[in-house]
Amino acid sequence: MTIDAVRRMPIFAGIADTELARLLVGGVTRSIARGDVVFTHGEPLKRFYLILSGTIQLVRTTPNGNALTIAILNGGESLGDDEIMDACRSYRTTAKAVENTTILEFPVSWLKETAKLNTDFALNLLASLSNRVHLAEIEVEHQATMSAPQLVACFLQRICVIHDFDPKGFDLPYSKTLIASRLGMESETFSRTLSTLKVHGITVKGKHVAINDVSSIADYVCGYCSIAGECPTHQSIGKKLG
Amino acid sequence: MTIDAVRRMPIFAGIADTELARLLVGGVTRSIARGDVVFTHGEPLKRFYLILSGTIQLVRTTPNGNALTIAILNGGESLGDDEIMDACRSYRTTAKAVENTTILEFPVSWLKETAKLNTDFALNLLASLSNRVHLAEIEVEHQATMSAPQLVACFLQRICVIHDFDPKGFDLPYSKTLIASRLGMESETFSRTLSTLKVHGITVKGKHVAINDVSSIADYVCGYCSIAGECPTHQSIGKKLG
DNA sequence: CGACACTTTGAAGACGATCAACGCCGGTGG
DNA sequence: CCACCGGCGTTGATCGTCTTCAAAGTGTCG
Repeated sequence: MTIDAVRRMPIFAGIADTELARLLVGGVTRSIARGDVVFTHGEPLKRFYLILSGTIQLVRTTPNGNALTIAILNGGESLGDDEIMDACRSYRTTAKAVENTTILEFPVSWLKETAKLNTDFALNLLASLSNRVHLAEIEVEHQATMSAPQLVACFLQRICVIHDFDPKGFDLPYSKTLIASRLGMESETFSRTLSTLKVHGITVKGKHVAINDVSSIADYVCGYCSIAGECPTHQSIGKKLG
Repeated sequence: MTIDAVRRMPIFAGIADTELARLLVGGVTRSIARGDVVFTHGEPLKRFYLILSGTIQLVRTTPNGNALTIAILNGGESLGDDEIMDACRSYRTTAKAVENTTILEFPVSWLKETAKLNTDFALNLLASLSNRVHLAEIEVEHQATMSAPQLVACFLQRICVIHDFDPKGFDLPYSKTLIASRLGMESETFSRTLSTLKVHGITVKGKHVAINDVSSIADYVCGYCSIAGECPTHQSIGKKLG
């Protein structure tokens, strides 16, 4: 909400407070109600956003009516920054609020100007985009090579790390429908998969999840782990489970 | 081969020839034999490359021995630029020469310094990465929502546009095994799929492909097309087929 | 000519999507 | 206060698609 939350965002790393304060005057705070749409896929690109609080879902809709959730973004993440430098001048996804959300809105020119004038900011943006390419590549690898149980187990472990949950007992932060869409599977498949994970030490009852054992799902390993030390998720989950 | 080929690369767009010449003195030309590996997944990141001629395959290998081809790169494309700004200090894929290839090799520091000192270059890099995120998102969408025939038809149309082939008759630029790996499917599935495409106006015999009709595969539409005007591939293929 | 990688084809099986039905809960309106 | 509705989640049965295993055919390069 305050400048503090913004300062912790990776794209502002290493930028002096005075400079940051000067940059942020261009931003307008907006409240988005649950279910409302921030921008629509194909719409001309006009604004760039920082999420202050809440959750935003990025969706791509295919001609056949198939909807796929590309990302679920929380406070501290940015929206539209990856599209703004691209040649195509329209949003590549639809951004919809999963819950009541507050965002900071900037005109596109702000981002372009800032990147042009502030080298640190441009380098932060480069690092952020680079990381996003990495995650997208891993996403492709997951979709192509992992089974539904593997995808779900990987997802559960990841949210533990991201949200700093205790793996031995936590609640799902999103609806099961949303998670299924994020993992590119039908909600029926997701539901059935949760049952099968019991055998592997992951118990789910309602929204409550308990991960008791990761060793028994050793073969359910995400693409990050294909190289030792590459995977922050499994390093952290390993520590947490002791 | 010459500076001319390099000048046409998108990341050097708008950079003066004198400046470009100055930049390129840091580069060393290397020849890579067919099958040789430029760098390996997980290896510490030391160099960045420009492909002058030939073809490079980026591969990710999963623990189960499953290999997935992330990208097939040709002359004029760059290698390792998306990894270089990322927090992880190692290559995210293995780069292998599909055929005899010549590359221009730079130390990582060169790219970082250049991005820091030359704003135009940094912005080009941003645009390039942004575009790559876009392509990766579409890749995920394809994998999640399209059937094998759709993926193959989409791929065939795309290489027509990229390589400026005549859709009514051209040869596959890569082996069928490589294409199958690029599309995330088994070579058996790819082979079978080619037969089924005959019904939709696409004939494949050996390496030779003929696309006679796109209207009959109207429902085989790639994710680019979910929004009118978004898809360069199908706009171009439409023009070429008249 | 022979080794070897690439390609094709067949048959079986696994997996996820789809269609359908039902239970559950929160909200709305009579 | 209760009845109704709609969104969500679960479960069952079926179907189509892709993978897997197996074998044979094709091509190329030494």
